[in-house]
Amino acid sequence: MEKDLCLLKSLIHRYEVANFVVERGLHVKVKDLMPEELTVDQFKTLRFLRHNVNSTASELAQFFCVGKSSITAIITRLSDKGLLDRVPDDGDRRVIHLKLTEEGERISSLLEERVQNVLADLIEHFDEKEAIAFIETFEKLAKVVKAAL
Amino acid sequence: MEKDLCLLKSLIHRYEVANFVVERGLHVKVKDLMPEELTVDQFKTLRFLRHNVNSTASELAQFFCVGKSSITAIITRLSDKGLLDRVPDDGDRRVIHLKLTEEGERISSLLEERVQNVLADLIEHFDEKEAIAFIETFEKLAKVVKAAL
DNA sequence: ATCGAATAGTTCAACAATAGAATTAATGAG
DNA sequence: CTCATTAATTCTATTGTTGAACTATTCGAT
Repeated sequence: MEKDLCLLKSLIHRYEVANFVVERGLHVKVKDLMPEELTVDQFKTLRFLRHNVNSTASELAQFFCVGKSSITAIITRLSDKGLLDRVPDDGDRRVIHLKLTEEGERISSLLEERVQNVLADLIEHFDEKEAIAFIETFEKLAKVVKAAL
Repeated sequence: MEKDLCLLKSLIHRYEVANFVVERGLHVKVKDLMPEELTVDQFKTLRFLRHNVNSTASELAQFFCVGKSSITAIITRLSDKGLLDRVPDDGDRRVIHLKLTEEGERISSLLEERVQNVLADLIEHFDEKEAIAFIETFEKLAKVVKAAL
């Protein structure tokens, strides 16, 4: 009991430390990849829209766990930059679909590739077996986290 | 070659997805634990100062990978709330040490415990062996990320 | 010992992200 | 038809962030 509790606390602390370093470090590395005119959050929005065609502001808000007014702000900035268009739905005139422009597609896919290259460089420090085991546990964790929301 | 590249890309994609869910989900869960008057970033600053007594603004800036003016802003807010004090160094009058007040200590340790409880609930979904293997790889990753900055 | 470079911290202006309340417009259920 | 609901926007305020300019202090090379 005593020992288990101690182990648990130790694991939690180690997780907190490692998580902080990875999160902060990756954020900085991704930020360095961004062109002058794009923030990391804006890139993540473009990336989501590239892989979820015809999404709406509400879907983005749910995915990113923020209020809809945040999404309005961010898509307005992206629209002003000419990276996406607001396309009204034919059936329900309340809903607005978000569609990347050609330039939005281009820049998003370019940046996605760059980010993947950064991650590839990191993953190559691990042997295949360890990487797979890690990601499998990570996915379980993601599932547990999602369920706990 | 072809197969390895494909595996790598698949692993990267799985990592990106899982990482997003975990990061966003944990942020929301931690935010829910915060009292009215404290943001998550402010809590993280208090937590750092509790475990790194006598730190300075420069050390905080380096740790959080942000500019010093961001740190000035955040510690001014925490100081205004009475959660920390600026204590000038005796030797070098340029440096200001940051010291939690009693209330800062109290609230930080309280919140730290709550956050750890959230993490404990998550970790208990995994058997000991898997959790340890996961965290060991995670720490390796943190080391690689840190080295790549 | 002094003068210029470097360092620690702050200030200021600008911008991005966010929350939350109020608003508009359209849909849907009784 | 009316009223509640839904999708999106607007507006205000706050927080975090950057980068440049600034103050005060210390350090180092001559």
